[in-house]
Amino acid sequence: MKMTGDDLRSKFLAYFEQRGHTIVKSSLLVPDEDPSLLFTNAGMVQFKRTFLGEDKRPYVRATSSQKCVRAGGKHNDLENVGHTARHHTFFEMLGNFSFGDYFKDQAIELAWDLMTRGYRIPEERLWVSVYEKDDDAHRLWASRTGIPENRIVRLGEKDNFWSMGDTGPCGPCSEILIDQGEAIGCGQPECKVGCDCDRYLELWNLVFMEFNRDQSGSMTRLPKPSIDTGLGLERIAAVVQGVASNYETDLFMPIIREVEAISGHSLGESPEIDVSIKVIADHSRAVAFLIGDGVLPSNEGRGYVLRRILRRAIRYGRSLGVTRPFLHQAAGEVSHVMKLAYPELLEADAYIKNIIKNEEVRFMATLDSGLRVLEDALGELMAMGILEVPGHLIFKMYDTYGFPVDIIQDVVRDDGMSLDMTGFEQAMAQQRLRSRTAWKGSGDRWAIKAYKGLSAQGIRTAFVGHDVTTIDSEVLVLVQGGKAVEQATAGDSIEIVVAKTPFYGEAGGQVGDRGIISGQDFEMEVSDTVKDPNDIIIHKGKVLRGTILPGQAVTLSVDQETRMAIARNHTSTHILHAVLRRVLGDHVKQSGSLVAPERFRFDFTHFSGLDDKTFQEIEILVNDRIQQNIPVRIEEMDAEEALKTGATALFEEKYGDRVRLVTIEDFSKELCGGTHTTRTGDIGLFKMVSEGSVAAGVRRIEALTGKAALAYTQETSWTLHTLAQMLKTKPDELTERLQKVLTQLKNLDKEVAGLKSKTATDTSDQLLAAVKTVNGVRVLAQEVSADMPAALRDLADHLKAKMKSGIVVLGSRTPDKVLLVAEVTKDHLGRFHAGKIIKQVAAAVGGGGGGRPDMAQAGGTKPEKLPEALAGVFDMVARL
RNA sequence: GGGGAUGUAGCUCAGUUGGGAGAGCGGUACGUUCGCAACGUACAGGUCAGGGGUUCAAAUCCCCUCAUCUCCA
Repeated sequence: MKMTGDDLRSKFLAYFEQRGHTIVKSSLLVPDEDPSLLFTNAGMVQFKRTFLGEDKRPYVRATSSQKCVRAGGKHNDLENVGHTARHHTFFEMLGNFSFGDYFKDQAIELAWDLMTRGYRIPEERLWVSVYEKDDDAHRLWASRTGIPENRIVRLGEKDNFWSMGDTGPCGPCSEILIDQGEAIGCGQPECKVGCDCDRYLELWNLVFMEFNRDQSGSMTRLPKPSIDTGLGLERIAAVVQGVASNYETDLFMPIIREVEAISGHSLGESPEIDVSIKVIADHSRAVAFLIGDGVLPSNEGRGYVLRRILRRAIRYGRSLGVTRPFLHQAAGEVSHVMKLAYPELLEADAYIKNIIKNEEVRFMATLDSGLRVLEDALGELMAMGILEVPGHLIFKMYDTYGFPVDIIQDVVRDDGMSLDMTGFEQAMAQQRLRSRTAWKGSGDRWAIKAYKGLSAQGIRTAFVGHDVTTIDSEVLVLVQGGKAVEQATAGDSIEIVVAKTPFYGEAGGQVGDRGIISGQDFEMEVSDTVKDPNDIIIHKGKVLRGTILPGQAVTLSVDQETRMAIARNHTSTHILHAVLRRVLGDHVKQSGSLVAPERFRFDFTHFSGLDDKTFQEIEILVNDRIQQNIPVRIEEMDAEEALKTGATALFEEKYGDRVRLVTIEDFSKELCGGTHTTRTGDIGLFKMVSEGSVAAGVRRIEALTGKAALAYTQETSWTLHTLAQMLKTKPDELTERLQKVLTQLKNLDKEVAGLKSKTATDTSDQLLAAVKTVNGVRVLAQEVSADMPAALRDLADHLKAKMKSGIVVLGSRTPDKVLLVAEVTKDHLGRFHAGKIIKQVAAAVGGGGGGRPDMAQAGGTKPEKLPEALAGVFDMVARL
């Protein structure tokens, strides 16, 4: 029986656990606190700070199986996927790590032992590469493993020297490769280790971190060299299971079978079909895991990469002839394949499918609307007899409408047209250039040296705020303007770190505490409290009086009032979360929150707005729980243990090994480091203020509790009361009354409009008396009273109709402006032009205007000139 | 972070050089009909995304903001 992917993974972890390594859970695909990285793309990502010495962990040896995504950013394998046997957007990296503990010798021994005895890979097929200047490694491989020296190959910096970035830890590395035999690979006689082809396949990379490179590029030896290794699970599975490509392993085959069932095509039919099937299988995995880790399709950043992967898969689906949404189905299979190692994926199955399906439908819409634009443009080209689609058009379709080039190709093929791909590439190159030059790079928000120094010494601030709100401690560091300082005096804005504090540092959506820090002849007002990535709690505020020095004894007191308000809101989010899941369904997941003293915000995944009835139901259910006055139980326990209880853990939260489990009877169980009330009754009152959308598939509820909720209801009821008084009725009859008033108002409006038109008619009858005949043309030029251009126009329309034949020019004055309108009846259109007439009249009142031959409008700024201007109309007509 | 596009009735969208805010579908009422479908007639429904500016006059031109789509990084 061959080892399955699951076997290989658990065997790896067990092997290193038996040898003193702590098994560390895979971190999320979204690296927190690392803006330089789009996705977790290697096993060492979650240990980066540890390697840099900025973080200390309770163990010096670790092992993990890490989910990784490579798509977008520096390592971009996206376009290769499907065409090779090894490239994936999503993969798992097995690794063992030593933080200043064992080094090269043991790393080599362990890796070789697991490969040959654990995984039983024949020694004679294995090769090893080392960095050309790393004699140590060369010697160790030969002496500790017994591999013949002719199968140890020295390679240059490009292949076998590793670094984290331009600066920082780096060192030589060493790879274990397998010779897959002449049948696989390029077949060239000069083929050897280091060749780009697949014959010598890199399996396991061992990185020996032993130097630190500084800004100038010079390298110094690290005091405690470390080990970071990575073994791709899919590769080792292919080797152990004796198949030619990763896709043929048990990690992929069930997904491929599903794709075959969906499309009606099967692997091996033709190279093109193989590529399509493989791309879909690969992308299904990436998509399922990314969404499972909280990424949502969007038009920027991580969400955008996800969208691109999704759409690429959909396009390959179309090339297999599948035009209906299908990807969610393939992704569902991923959850089943991975259920042993990642049970949470199966739990989120419905949610993941829903998101994918949504996006599939959206993409269809994009294609449809793009197709219309494209066909219009193509029609124009054809009309001009042009048979090559210009590059700028292809670019525009792609850039503006997101219309894939290969689909343009499909559309055009039937018309016998070709594509100017050179022009397209040029346009793309220009766009890249523009973007690159505008890129400024991302800043590190926690760059302050003083804090890094503290964490490097393993110092953490002890948070004691769950038990007390006042405590004595001692000042560790004072920071002003981003630099550590030796003292601060009244008026200074400072940041302060102490050994232990009752102040809660902003985390998990809960805002930082406010309060007072005081000492002998010293007082400081804390306006905000934050936490750095290494759990150092930083108090920000202003010195009110006196002087403070590092080392000084201080008393820290959290403001009770705001702390209680925060607790009420935080406990409410947990109740709300549970109620939402009950009312709306299990697909509801928290996707962000803000817990402040004044109010709180709760974002969650859901696809439609809440109707009024549901809105009220939720409010009632939350208040029911509050009135039951249930105790809020908080226990501290191991993370593993807590997750076993089925507690809700959040996507974007980083949990330590010890976590706090917040339980409210049997209906809410969440991992949460925040501060809570002791009983639900402490919340008092819960009131939802609004519900709306923040992004596709994400809704937001804003709510109030306690005093704020009461104040809100008082205010609204007061408003109702006042309104009722104004309408001379009772609040509960307000709706009915207002309805009546509105109907009445509408009727009045109609009546007014009727009267106005009657008045206008009456006026117009009087005005008609002023008609003069000039050269046989009936001309009316009169000042009237109209406050709006539209009213003036209506009157002119009316007069024109009555006159049947002739010219009407009307003017009206407001204190600082003149309104003018001119109309010409149809029978005079050949001779007179309303626009031309109005221009001359308007000029006389200091304005301008224009319009159509039969109707024109104008205005001016000299009201006093209006009579004169109107009088001039008759002369003007006479001259024309 | 940079570029392109879009935002007009409940929905899908027209709107020409700046000069009467429209169509189709949907809705309501009435009519033809035993009834439905269908058709006919009428009506309702709009801060033209929001804010500023230019102009006598802005859905239309300019600037800013927001939202959505899309490409690049």
